[in-house]
Amino acid sequence: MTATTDQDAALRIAAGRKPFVEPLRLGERLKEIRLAHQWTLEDVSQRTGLARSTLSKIENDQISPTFTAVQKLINGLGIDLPQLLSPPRVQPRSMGRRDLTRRGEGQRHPTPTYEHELLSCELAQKRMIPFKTIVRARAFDEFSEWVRHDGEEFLMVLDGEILLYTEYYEPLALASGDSIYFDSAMGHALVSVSDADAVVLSVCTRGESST
Amino acid sequence: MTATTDQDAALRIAAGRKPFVEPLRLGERLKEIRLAHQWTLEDVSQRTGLARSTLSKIENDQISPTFTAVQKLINGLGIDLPQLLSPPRVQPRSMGRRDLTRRGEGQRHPTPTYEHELLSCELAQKRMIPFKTIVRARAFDEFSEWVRHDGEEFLMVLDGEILLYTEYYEPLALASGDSIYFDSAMGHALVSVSDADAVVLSVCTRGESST
DNA sequence: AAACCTCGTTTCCTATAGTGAACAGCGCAT
DNA sequence: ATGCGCTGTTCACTATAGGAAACGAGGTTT
Repeated sequence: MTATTDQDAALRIAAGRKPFVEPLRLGERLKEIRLAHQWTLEDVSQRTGLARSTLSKIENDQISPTFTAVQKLINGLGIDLPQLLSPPRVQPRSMGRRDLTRRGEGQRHPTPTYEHELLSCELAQKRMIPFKTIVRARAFDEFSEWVRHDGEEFLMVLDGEILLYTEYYEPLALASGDSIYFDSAMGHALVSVSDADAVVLSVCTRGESST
Repeated sequence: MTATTDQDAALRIAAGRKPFVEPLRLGERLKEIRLAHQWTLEDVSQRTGLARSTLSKIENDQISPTFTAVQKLINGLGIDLPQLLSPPRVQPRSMGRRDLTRRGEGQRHPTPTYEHELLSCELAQKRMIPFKTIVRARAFDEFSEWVRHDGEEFLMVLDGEILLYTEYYEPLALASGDSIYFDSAMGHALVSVSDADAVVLSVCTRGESST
């Protein structure tokens, strides 16, 4: 209950986190998009209202654009932000791909309440997002708000026992081996109730963008 | 300046693009998150490395943060960018469905080589098909032909050890906790190699081109 | 080959984002 | 009350992003 405890825990987690966002080759990505459309800097300038020089500097990582600048970009280029940030690796070929993840070798992605391990992150352009999660949260009020995202989610408890809070239902106890499928636009949150932190496997659908 | 803006607008309209993107109340959103966690500006400052004053101004929309600042925010707060940008996100359509399956209570569906247990079969119209499988096969030649279906498949070994045969790759040994994601149009087949029959959890995508 | 073009980069200069310090407001303990 | 600690805001200054114009490298025309 004491906010300090939660705060301290969260701080520790935050401090130990790796910088998983930092590369963010925004300039590189912008250049890719521009060249893919065969646009010149002047074209993009006209579309976005940003100066040629500014665009050049952004592409060469000489400056870090303002958020308003980013908005002008996504506006003028007719793309959305995830598209601007998403890794460039595109593979139109959708036959025979595969992506192995050995136990514990996924890409870790900690948050104060969960410790995610993304499971097949080598593969872009996939329609499901699988990840294993250690549920660190112990009480519902550790969540500032509902977790919520488009699409559907399948979840199986691998270890321990959890309580699944959902926006429209009573909390549901799930033990090892139990599974559930739900619309993930409905707010949801997990807390561990077993002695050890529970481990769950989740698979989310990826929203198909309409462009 | 206004000339460029008008020109830009005209270009966008001519190109058939949507008008402006949402106002993007980033400051408001940040304040929501901060207060929801019961953090003070100082707390957030420590987490993100940004000055109190800067955070205050961002919250009150007095400045437009630099992209590096946004990165520090999402890093320090342990959230990702979509979460920072999409505050309200109300339910668009079918949502709130859920389908619970207790351990061992799925719909069984035996074959000579596999013993499937369909996991969330109450729910129609879902985009993923999850099922648990006991791999009875012990040798590859027990399969008359490749298993093959449209879409993609995610698979995690829950128990035992298997060999995954695929059309275009060498057989792959997978032990408990290992997982793999692959295009399921590529022929595939599982055999148990552990003493006990292995158990795997699979999730397949459902074909999207159905009318 | 010189005189354009057009593209991307670079050079100023200004506008503004980011910072530390000072400030005012509030609760709490002497 | 007075003082202390902590909050969020505002000020003054520095750092840096954004814009207009100059530059320099290729290409095309004469």
